[in-house]
This record gives sequence, structure tokens and C-alpha cells, in this order.
Amino acid sequence: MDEFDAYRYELRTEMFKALANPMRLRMLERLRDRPWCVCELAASVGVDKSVASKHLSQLKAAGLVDDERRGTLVEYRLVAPCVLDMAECAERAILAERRRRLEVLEAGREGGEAP
Amino acid sequence: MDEFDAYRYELRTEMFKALANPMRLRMLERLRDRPWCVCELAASVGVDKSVASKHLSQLKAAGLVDDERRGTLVEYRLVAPCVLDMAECAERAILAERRRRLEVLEAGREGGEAP
DNA sequence: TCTGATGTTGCAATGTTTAGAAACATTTGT
DNA sequence: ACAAATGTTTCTAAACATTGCAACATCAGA
Repeated sequence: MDEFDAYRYELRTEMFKALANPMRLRMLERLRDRPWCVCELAASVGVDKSVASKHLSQLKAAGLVDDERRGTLVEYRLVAPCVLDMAECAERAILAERRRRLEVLEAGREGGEAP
Repeated sequence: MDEFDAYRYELRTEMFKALANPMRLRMLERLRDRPWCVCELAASVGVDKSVASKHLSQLKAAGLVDDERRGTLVEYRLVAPCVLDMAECAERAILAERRRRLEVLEAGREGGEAP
């Protein structure tokens, strides 16, 4: 089962690598409501179409989006919207933790660690 | 609201960057059940302690783990176990999508796209 | 078949991430 | 104060990622 385990780690790593870029996160957010073509996305996030195309194929390789040709356009759609929800959820958890840490710091500064 | 938006994208990107590495994913899995110290983790995943320490401080900066000194050891604990669950969930979604794509390919090959 | 609109790929320059070795820092127990 | 155990930081080289431009590929319509 060790080889399968390694495969799973690779798969997850690919997925997170695909998500680990602000440009790609912006594109994914645009795709939440409807499919967009490459040129729309490129214009929307402000990069060359070639850059947008490369980001999108990375997202596709990770299995996060899918594409379909419509005439001269290529439309990309979100495969698993749950991935974006999950991002929000994790973000909330992390922000809550940061807030907690700050409070602990504040309390320590004011109270002065009673014995 | 645009500045806050940019901040959120940065935050998420940091989180996903922290998750986008097999070594760090392995360490996080170890932390699922109990806190581990740096030397245990380093031995468990097979890297130098300096490497393990760097990975762990990256995870900490992203808000995914927290640390506490216990004598000469430093123990790291998982802050938001939901992040690991989320990884599993996303993995399932993506694997399901890949399976679907394969089936579409197979069907296309056998059936021959009826008009 | 030619032309215009989209997309994708190859390339080179630039920036980022990673690993490991060595030096440094912190804590405990003597 | 010292020595042993554990963590962190610094440095370097190698690997990898990102960008934009130019060249190429694909499709629709005249």
C-alpha cells in the first residue's frame, strides 16, 4: 500500500500546487458562476492570453477545471466547486487561529502572567 | 474592498503553498493524532532536522500548525484538522472527475459518436 | 482558399523554492 | 560553568515556476 500512498501524496501535491498561485485563484473564482473563455479570463485578471492559457492548462492537469471548444473560443469550467468552498472554510479556520494567537499575546502583555 | 480582496488572495495562496509539498503533507498527516517534535518528524519522513524545521516554520507561518517548547524539544500540533479532511474531499472530487473523463474517452472509442 | 479571431507552445530572462552542511541558540542536568 | 540534546538560521547550488513575446495551430465565415 506504500506505492499507492506515494501516489496519493503526489496527487494532492499537484492539486495544492495548482491552487498555490493568486492568478489561478482569481481565475477559479471567476469560474464559480459560469464557464469563461481564455480571452475573457486573461483580460479580467490582466495578463497575456498565453499566460492565462498556461495557468488554465495547469488547473486542468490538476483536475480542477475542464475545457470545451466552442467555435473559435475555448471555454473553461469549474469541475469541483467544493474546492472553492473548502478554501473559504480553511481560510476561516486559519484566520480564527490567528485571532486567537493575537488575543493570547495581548492578554500576556496586559495581565503579566500571574503566578 | 479591493485591498482586502488582495489580502485574502495572498492569505489563501500562502496556505496552499504551504500545502503544496509532499514532505509537508506527510508531516501534517503525522500530526493528525497527536503533537510531534521536530526530531521525530524529521526521522519519520527521512530528512535532516534543519529541513524539517524549515518546513514546519512554513506551515506555522501559514497558520496551519502551532508550536510549543517542552524542555529541549519543540512540539508541533495541527491547528485545523479540517484542512486535512478538505484535502481528502478535494482528492475524491478530482479522482471522480478523472474517472468520468476516462469513461467518456472509452465510450467514444467503442460507440463511435452516433450522429 | 484566404482572412481574422482565438488558443497553445517554445524560448529566454527573472524570480522562487528546496536540500543539506555548518554555525549558532536554547534548554536541561551535572 | 559546562556538556549534551534539540531546534533554528545562514549559506550555496540546483531545480522549478512565472512572465511576455513570437511563432504556430485551429476554427468560422466570406
